[in-house]
Amino acid sequence: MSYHFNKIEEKWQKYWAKNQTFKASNTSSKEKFYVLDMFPYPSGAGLHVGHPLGYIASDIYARYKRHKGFNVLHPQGYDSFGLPAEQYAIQTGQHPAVTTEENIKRYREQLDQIGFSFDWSREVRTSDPEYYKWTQWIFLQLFDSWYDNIKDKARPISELVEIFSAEGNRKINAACDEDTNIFSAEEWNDLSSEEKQEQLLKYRLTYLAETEVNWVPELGTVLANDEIVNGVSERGGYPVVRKKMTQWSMRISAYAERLRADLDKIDWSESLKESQRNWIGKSVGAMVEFPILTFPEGEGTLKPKYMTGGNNSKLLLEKAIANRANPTEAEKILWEELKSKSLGHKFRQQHLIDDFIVDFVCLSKKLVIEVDGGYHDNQQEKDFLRTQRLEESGFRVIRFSNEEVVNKTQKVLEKIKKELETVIVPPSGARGISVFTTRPDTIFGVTFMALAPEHELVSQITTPEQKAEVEAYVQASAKRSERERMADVKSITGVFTGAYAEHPFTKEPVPIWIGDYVLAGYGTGAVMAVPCGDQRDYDFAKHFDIPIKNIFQDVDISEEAFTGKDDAVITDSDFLTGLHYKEALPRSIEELEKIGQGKGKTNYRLRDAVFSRQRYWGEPFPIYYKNGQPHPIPEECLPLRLPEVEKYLPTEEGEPPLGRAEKWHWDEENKKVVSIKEGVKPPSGVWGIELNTMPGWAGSSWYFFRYMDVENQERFVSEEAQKYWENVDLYIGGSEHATGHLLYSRFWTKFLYDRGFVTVEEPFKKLINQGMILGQSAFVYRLEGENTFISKNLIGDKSVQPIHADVSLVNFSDELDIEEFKKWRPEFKDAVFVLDNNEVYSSDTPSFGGGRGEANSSPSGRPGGAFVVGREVEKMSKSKYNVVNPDEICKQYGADTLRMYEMFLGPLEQAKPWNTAGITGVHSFLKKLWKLYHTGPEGSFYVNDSPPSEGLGEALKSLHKTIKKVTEDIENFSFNTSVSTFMICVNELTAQKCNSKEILEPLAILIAPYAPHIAEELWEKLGHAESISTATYPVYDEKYLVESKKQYPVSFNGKMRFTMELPLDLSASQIEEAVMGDERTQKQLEGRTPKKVIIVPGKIVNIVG
RNA sequence: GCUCGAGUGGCGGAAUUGGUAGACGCGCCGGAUUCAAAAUCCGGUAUUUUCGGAUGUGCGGGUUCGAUUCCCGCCUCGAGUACCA
Repeated sequence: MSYHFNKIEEKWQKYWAKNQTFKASNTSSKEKFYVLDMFPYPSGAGLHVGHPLGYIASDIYARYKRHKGFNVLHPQGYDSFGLPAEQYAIQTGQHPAVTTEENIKRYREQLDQIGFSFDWSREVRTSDPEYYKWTQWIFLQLFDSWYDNIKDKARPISELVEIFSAEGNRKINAACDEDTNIFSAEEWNDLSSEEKQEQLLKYRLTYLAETEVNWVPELGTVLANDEIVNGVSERGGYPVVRKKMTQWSMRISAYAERLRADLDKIDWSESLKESQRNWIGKSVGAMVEFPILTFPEGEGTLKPKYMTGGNNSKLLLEKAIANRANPTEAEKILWEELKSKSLGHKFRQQHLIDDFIVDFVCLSKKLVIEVDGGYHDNQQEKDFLRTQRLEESGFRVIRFSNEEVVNKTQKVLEKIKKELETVIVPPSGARGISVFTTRPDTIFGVTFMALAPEHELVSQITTPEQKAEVEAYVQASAKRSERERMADVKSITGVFTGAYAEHPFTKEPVPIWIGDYVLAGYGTGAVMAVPCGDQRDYDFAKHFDIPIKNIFQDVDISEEAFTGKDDAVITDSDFLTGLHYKEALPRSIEELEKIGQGKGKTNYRLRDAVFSRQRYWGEPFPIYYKNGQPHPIPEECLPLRLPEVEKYLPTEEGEPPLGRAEKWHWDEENKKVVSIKEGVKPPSGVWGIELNTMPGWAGSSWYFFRYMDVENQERFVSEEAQKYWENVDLYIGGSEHATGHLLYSRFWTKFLYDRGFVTVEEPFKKLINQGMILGQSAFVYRLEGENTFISKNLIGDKSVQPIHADVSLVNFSDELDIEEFKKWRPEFKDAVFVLDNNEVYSSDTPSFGGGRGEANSSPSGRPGGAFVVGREVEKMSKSKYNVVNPDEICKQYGADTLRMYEMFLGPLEQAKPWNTAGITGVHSFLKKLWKLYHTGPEGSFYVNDSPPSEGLGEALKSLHKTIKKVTEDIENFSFNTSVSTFMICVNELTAQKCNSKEILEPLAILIAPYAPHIAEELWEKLGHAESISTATYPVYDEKYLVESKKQYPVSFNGKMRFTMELPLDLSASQIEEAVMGDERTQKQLEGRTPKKVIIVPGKIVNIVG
């Protein structure tokens, strides 16, 4: 009986489905193990042989773990929201749900054919309302949370509200918008509920913000940074432009440090961790504040002065002077104290800042002290406004009442003193330029400042003389797309603003330039340029003839900047002179803090993630807008189902496709979606629902939790189920998700952990990236300008045009089936083909041709030569006609062969080319395996049931060697080598004519994870009623491998010359005696006496002569 | 540019607490079987050679009795990232 793989595979696939063999239980006394694949997006193209590679590896591991007694969760599902289905819908009007359903069906058929041990009862689809209900729910939890930097975790927004109403936000250290103001409890409590919402939105972990986004006009949507590749969209390759839009964002930046630090806790490949680290981009340095100097017209002298706004400054100044002469009692007392410098800082009284006269100010510390009952208006809201404006200008404001000052003077002074000690670097405001630098130690090398063209200060500081030039430059660089800017890294452009900043230490003026080498999106969008220590600054300075100051000791910078740190000694830098980088760095920060113009700071490259997409086929946001403010749709109303639309394009007004949905308003009172006809004003209490949808990564950022408890109606996953399955033990998938899915999933998991919804901080304990399987494209060569094709070996130095030929038209010997090729490309039906023996084949040649790429095709039986194609390894893709379909392979060789061959190709993590020709080796191995169990008459099944271990020495050795190696291989994910091991084992057992059940039964289990169908069939024939997946994995026993002899390699000066069989129990000296006594040794030595003989018993003998 | 990874027969690849380089498979060559082919089975297959041997894991050095494996310096290829201050 021969090996009918098709019949066997169909039989067992049905059996597994019917018996739910791989259904995992959430209540088991067994230890759990969770093996997960990255779920596929069901595209219309179906699977090619590259797709299942990771699935096969994880399936082998899952099956192995079941044999090892684990309760294994091995689910599969579909990431079924996405752009291609929507694009197809736009073109055809076909509802994305329909095409998605069709594609899923096809995927499922293809997956089923390969014999995976998935628990399909737990299937998830991200586009299923029962699933995205919980995606929306998680969104609402994010909306309902803020990030506390002190406790370093996300907390409910209600706790923030409590703090605000008790003590304002002064003491809060939270991840929030940059334009968040400081307010007191009174100020907070006086806000209207809408104003409160506005403030809270600045703290929520998902928030609305006007952001500069990557807009793709062709797709009519925005994309996240990780969806942009080389300045064009990852899908479709469309150009990307920058555009300001109000979008939902995820405050992932709050988690930057934890996402970075916790990489140390997980077992991922170093390269993947590295790309996440790079993406997060931590840099440690300092913020430095450079005050802006202006040069009042007509004045030649250098006179630093804070800019003042408004035309009434002269009037105000007079008023201030008048005020000074008429202090209140409290002011008088306080001024006496402040004037004396007992606090160590200089204060001014009745000082003009912008349009305000403040009571007292310490300019160097940027601290304003206000005393109630002064000459300014005393209304509370005006105070609030004043505070706000002053804070915008970088000042801190503290207030005291008259009574406090008069009666508790010491307490007031203490408070002022404390306030002076705290260092606050003001945000980049009208007063100065904040820069971030990793090298504050080089601050004395600053010779200019550079701002990004988009920097908000540009228009404010530019002098009239420079205005035209600056504006032209800003406009020109705004026009340049991201791609152009990237492509054009080399050319140096910039323009001088005419303005100067003041060096924090030397107090010298530093010219302020604009240059597009400074990125608006990183740091503060401004840099302190140190040409001697930074190559870009150096190039810029050289190009514009800006002086370069060298502050490095004994370093030549005439050719390029000195960017080294380790051997940098600072010179010519005041208090830093003579210090090494390591000492200079902390010292410089210390000094900056002392003068209140700098502060140590860690910066991250990771930006908040834009979460809105102007698409139809995605999760709707559970948000409606009431008076312009976003409000959550109540949890109990979820899911908020995607409405029907007529067209999937944006509306004429440029609104997302959901703008076309008639039924897309929220009735607040009745808590339901209601229909409002276009152009009709909604009645009161009915509000518009968010028109954007969520991005593709929303649903995939938490699906691994849903598998644990897929039917749960009450929660996204029950506490018990999550506690039992914890997180994914083994995750296998492509490395292309390094900075997208894998980062977002970690972010959401940490968030869910913070809020107590799950018990784990990381989603994936171990992660393996499978390498890409590449295609072997086939090329035919057409003579330039002629309709003649020539066989590859005739090319020589002829000029030819290579044309892709479909790989299915080529046989294993790289010969093309010419007739089929002509059918496939009718435009070549009259072409002439010159074969490798120079014979000419044209349409009137009697019928012949190469094979059809089938294993049993024959190149003979036809006249003359063959037409040979060229081969090249390329990415497998439809457009290159090099796609190999797994269905075909399954049909022709079987799923077990496909599974083993994919593993046999090479190391899992490595990219490797697919070559169908090689599959015969694995296929004939399975045939040999089958034969091993079918040694009865006419190939019938036969195993010998004789008493254990009788005369099985060699067979037991083969078996246990295999157990040992294969077990190690699976644990190390070295699946390719275990296939070799099986081949060796079967070859040995065949040679031994082994047909003992004692050997063949465990062998079937060993092979079951790799080739489950044939293993099940053999298992059944061996007399078992239950699936082989319930069988216990064989245990390796050392005793069968104990050897008594060893073929010792005998080396001379490290080169192996011959081997010698010696008993293993010999001592080193006995071995030496035996080796020296051998005539081959004497021959090698040619009479010399060896200087030294190295003996490693059980390993080698090396004779040094 | 930076970061990570990799260079071994005609091809995919194997071997690293340093110890017989090229396992296993493909391909190729020869043989058996066959009218013939497919399938199957057996043998061979790194290079070179004066048949003793010599050489050989990208290149050049080093450590060692011994290096594909460890160290230093290069070269090439692949992946990721990119004016990150």
